[in-house]
Amino acid sequence: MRTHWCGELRPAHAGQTVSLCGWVARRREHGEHLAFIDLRDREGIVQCVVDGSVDVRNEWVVRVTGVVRIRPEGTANPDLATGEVEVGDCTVEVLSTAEPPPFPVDDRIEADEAVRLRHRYVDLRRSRMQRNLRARAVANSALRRSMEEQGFIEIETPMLIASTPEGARDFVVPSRLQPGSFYALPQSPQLFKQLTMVGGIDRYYQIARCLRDEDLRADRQFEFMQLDVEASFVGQDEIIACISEAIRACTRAVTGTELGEIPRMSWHEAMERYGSDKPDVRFGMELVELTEVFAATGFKAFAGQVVKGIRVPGGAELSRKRLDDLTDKAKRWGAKGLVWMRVQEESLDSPVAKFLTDDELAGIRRALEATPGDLLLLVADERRVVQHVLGLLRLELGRPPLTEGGLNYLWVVDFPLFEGIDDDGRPVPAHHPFTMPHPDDLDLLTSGDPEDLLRVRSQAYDLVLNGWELGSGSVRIHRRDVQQTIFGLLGIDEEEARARFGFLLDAFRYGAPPHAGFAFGIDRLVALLVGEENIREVIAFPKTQSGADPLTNAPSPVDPKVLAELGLRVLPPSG
RNA sequence: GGUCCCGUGGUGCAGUUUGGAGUGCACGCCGGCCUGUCAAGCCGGAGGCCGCGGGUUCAAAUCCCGUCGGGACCGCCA
Repeated sequence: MRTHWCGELRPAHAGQTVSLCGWVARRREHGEHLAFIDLRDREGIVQCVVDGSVDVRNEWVVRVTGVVRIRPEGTANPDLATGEVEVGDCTVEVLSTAEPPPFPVDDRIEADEAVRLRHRYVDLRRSRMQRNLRARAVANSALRRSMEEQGFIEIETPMLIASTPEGARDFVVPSRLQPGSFYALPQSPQLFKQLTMVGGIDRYYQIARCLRDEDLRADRQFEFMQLDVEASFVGQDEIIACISEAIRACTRAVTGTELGEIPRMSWHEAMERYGSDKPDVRFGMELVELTEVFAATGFKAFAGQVVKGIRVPGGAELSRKRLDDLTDKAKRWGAKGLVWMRVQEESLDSPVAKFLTDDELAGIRRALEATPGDLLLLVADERRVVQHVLGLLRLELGRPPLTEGGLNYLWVVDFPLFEGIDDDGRPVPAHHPFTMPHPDDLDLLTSGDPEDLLRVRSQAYDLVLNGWELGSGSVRIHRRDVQQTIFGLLGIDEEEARARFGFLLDAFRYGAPPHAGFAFGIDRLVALLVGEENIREVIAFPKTQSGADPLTNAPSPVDPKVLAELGLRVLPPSG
């Protein structure tokens, strides 16, 4: 039907008779003797000239046959890649008529996202989605090539697996052959990829679909894709090197940018300086330690607390209403309060200034390097709360648009093994329970002191890009004694361990190599590479924030017969 | 579970603060004119449950309550 793409025609094609297929992007009629049709396919738009009138409308699907020619002097269109040529003397064959689209197929006009999703097939014609989906294909291809060049073997793992109560909420699939029993959809291929290591694959990778039934966000969908990786006889540094290489290849393929070495930062440093384990290092406003300034303070709110602050350059202009709003937010995020100070030439304008000594006020100015016109924000509490709240305030007040500041990849390393102690006095794992502790910290595991437990570093590491967590990985425990120690600390007894992870523990009895792995989200990576702030823009058919698909109306009720066959009964809505 | 923003012809917006006739802009759509346009131009026309329900009021797009849908975020996401 077709000899060329619309978007590929150039002066070199002049003189050739071509047939093009596509959608009518626009038509310009000049009476019964002349009409222009801008024909669009996935490669671009080209102007077709009809010597006569032609009955087509926008978005009709047509086949056009004509002769490529250089446009007459002065009529080239520099806005089109094909703008130096046109297809002349065209005959037009209508392949499909079309109703007017529900929104313009033109990137210059924003359309409501709900409408775009309901008619996603129209939205996909727009150059934004065409560009994004093709960038995604390029990314997938580059990642596959990089992994294969590094000796990794692609293994597919099942979608219907056993539910494990760890981690996120599972999507669950009822079993017909065993009514009352359920499969889970994989949150990740974690356990299977470790089994491939026991299976001697040595280097596994997969572009894997992962499913987690948690609330959706701009950077989170129920279903998402990960580059999932595991390798044997390697440690943290080798995995980081492999993933860095894949990231470099992917970034190069999508953006043309050549990355250097990806810097590393310890989790501790990230928390202290940025108040986040996924720091956005594109801008300053770092958290500054002020605890010492108030070591002997008489101000009750600060006494005996960890105190940190951030400096918002020029922030003294913020209105009182805005400051109250920030205070409310700080409280919602867990702070007892928020102290703000407007920096003036000689003094600090603040509701609490009168409670502080001159030395303390001077100490704040000095530590935060305050200059007149700045706003200082201070939080006093236990360390985690201070970091968390100031970290969020920093993002709220300073975060640039995602398209600014380049690509700031960052490895965050030396995560703690445990992120806290729960109400039962049990340590809460920061990663999964197969994460290998740092070899230097093994003694701390068995000291019996809960404080020591919280100081245990793990061999877990995250990859962060411009404040988004791209992914995480760890060195896995392959030693039975260490695994038993960890299970013991977590309160998982022999029986429970067997019930939950028995097949993995069994496998480990038959010769488990030391192994380590990583996984990162491809949706997030591609979004950031193409400058989108929302992963829905790089997913062909995403779900809304309420988990619905406006195109297909999923989720939907099923026929009672289907339920009966599965041995299920739906309860009336509670309320 | 929570906080906040949005919902007005097919599309994008203004109007809502301070209630007074569905009032306006641009695009699209339909018809006509037009032989070099390119987001063509000119003339004419059609198109509205102001998301939905309730309340206040002489009077509601506008104020209040609820609800639905969309979005951002906190919690959650080992």
